[in-house]
Amino acid sequence: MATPRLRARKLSEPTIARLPVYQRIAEGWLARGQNRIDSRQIAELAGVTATTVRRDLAGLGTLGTRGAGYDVGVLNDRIGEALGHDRKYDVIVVGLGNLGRALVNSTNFLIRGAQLVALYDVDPGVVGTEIAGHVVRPWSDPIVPATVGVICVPPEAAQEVADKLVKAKVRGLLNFAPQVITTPLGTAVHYVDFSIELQILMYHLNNGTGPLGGGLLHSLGLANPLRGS
Amino acid sequence: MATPRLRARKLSEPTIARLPVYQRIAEGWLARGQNRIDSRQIAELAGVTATTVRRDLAGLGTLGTRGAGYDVGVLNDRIGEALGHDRKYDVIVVGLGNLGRALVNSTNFLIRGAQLVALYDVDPGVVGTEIAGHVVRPWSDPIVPATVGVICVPPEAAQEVADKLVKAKVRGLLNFAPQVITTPLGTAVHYVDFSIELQILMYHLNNGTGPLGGGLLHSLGLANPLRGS
DNA sequence: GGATGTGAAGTAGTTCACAGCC
DNA sequence: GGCTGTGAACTACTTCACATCC
Repeated sequence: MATPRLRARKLSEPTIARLPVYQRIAEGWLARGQNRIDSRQIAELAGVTATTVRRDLAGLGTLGTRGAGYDVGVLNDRIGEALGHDRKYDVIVVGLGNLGRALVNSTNFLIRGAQLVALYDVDPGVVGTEIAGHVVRPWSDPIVPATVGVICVPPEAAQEVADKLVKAKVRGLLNFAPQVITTPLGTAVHYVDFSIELQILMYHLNNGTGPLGGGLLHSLGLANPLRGS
Repeated sequence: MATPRLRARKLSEPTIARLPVYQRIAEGWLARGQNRIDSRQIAELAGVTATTVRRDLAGLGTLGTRGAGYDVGVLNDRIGEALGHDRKYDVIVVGLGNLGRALVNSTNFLIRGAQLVALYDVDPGVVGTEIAGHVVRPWSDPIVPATVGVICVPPEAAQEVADKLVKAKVRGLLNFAPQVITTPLGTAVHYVDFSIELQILMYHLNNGTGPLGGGLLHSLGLANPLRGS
């Protein structure tokens, strides 16, 4: 209201990874009818310190009230703005095996500005069927205009898929294939690799932070809240 | 050979997240019959700087050869040791919707010391069927002894699943439900949230590192290699 | 009183630059 | 010559401690 289109610049990478977590927490409180939260409560749920929460949120402009914490609705909105949720992102998914289906059928994957515009697969048994309201197109078809491409194909096909998507001017790739792909400058690639996540967890179970340690953690920035009472 | 059981201590969190990536790169080269690699090549594929690669690997003890780079096989082995792959981890998966199926059927998820020991679901249509060589057990059954539990249930069920797993002495949870869960001290939790990964990608497409920027990035530590030639 | 927002201090991670070894 | 491994410099992030405002 006070800041019509002031997009707070330069959020740090760790902050960017934590904001969606705070937003998820805010949504949870909204759904339960709570509409005030303070930095300590967020911190406990997110598994970080209260100071970190305040620092992160301060980067979005003034949105808390001294003495009274944050309004959950405002928090939710502001984080959304900061993450660019006011824009629309056209998303296409390539590969509709179990993983691709899990994604497009999830009520939680495509939210906040992201909308599904097309599905592609090579399997003739899948092409032409309807999934999540979209008829699956053959991979040999031209790629419809889109901002983000989600790659859910076997690793050996990932690079080929990436190449075609890049050629079709898709600007961001979310790669679920356990395969490093190369793209020209100007294309953002983000990897999600289940096996790596499992390996990180296993490491913590042995060494370091884990055995019966306090507060796991990690990149996503969370873990192991609730310390006793 | 020289260091029989010297587990290099205290790897930093970012390093731990990058090691599996290097290992994946090493596996790829091994599969293609290449058996030498240098830090610059790894760096380019992983999307980080060569210095970072060398620093990370130096933490595992001496494993490169000055002037000649790294032996891909040794690299692979040493990273495996460092991540604790010589131990065995019994893994159970709860929830066999599309996501759970995608995980257990993937040849790339359960590798390196992780072995599936049981599957659970609440759906009577799924219980009793065989998936990936295991008969799905009803959720009401006792939990078989395991080290890691993978949660692939809807968000509203995630906390309940976590509680039962913790009670059954499962030490690590990999939570795919978009839901913050609370656990007592001593239980490691690692979150994987597709929607958050998508949001991070969308952020980069607008602001910061992305628009036509060099080298995306992120927690997992990679992206956008291959800079031109 | 109570919780935010922030300068200042501390810590962790990355990058530089080069010595050391093959 | 080439590339690793590493002290030293730098940068980024987190935490402390408290002034500030409701």
